[in-house]
Amino acid sequence: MPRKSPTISALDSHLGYWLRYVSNQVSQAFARKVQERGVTVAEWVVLRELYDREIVPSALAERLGMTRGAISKLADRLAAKALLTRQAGDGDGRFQMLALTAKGRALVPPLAALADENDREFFACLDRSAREAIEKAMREIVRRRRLNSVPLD
Amino acid sequence: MPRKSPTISALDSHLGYWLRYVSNQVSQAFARKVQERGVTVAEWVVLRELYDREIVPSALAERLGMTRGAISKLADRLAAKALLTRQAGDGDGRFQMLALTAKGRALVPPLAALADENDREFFACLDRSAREAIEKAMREIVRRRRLNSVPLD
DNA sequence: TGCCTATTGTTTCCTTGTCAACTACTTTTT
DNA sequence: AAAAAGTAGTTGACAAGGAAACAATAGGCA
Repeated sequence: MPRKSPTISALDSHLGYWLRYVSNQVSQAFARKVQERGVTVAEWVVLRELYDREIVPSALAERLGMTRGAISKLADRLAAKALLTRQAGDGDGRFQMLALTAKGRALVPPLAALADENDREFFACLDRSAREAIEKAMREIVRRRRLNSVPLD
Repeated sequence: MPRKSPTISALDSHLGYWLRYVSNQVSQAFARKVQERGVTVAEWVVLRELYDREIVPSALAERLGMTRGAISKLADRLAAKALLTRQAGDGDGRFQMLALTAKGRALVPPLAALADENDREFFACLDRSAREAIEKAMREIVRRRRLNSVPLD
């Protein structure tokens, strides 16, 4: 006769659960929006990152919290779409530099507009102070995470 | 000579970006924790959901924001680990009832403790009011989402 | 009753990520 | 200088989810 114990915490008592659920919804909705432009969410992130500055794959992996393998394949796909180029060697032959093509660069502004729209669609129901509080909290978590993870290396 | 335009919004100006980033970190950390108990994050969610009440796959898919196909395969994996059973037919032969085995049920309390620990690890740096504000915001977004999606069906 | 439609769960194909092994190159050590 | 160790990027095996087609069952309606 199974009986619910009050000591077992509920799924929705964890912020991690809420973040995962909402984040999935937001990302899926955004994925549908950018799909007609021929890119995925991960690809948009890379394009936007490369819009401001060229960057080396491993640094990009670090920034985005992905593995080098994932970045390598992402770069493959973006290169196959002619949105990005790999320029090898700036002295050290191991490194390569990722840079947008003109086509990739031209794609960023409309994608940014879609990102704005998607964010508005989901978060406009919150007032400004709530949105700022969430962003501040997320930044704080990332900051703490960095502090805790560096010594472990 | 590419020049940054001020009209292109930054990645980190979108709450969706922060949620996705932090959510991935939280989930990956939790995945490592539950890995030694032989389950994944998605499997934990199903186990916890079934701890309180038996449920039909399609209802579970709806609750968790996943497809029926994904739930079907998840149930396969959990059944292969003898953590869950499928009992067919309660009158309507199309439905099946998912229920935990004793082994599955026994797994929930320690997993819940790991979930608590993981949540604390990430969110303890926020004060109570900030955590409550985030949860409230997430609930509000989900509520709005439900309202907006129902009429479209 | 018999056909048509809707729904449930399953399956197949595709995508995309991690992990770990591998190659190539650089730096350090001896 | 030669060997060892470390680092960057790639690749292959595997895991897991979405989309869409499918089979089985139920219900509506002539």
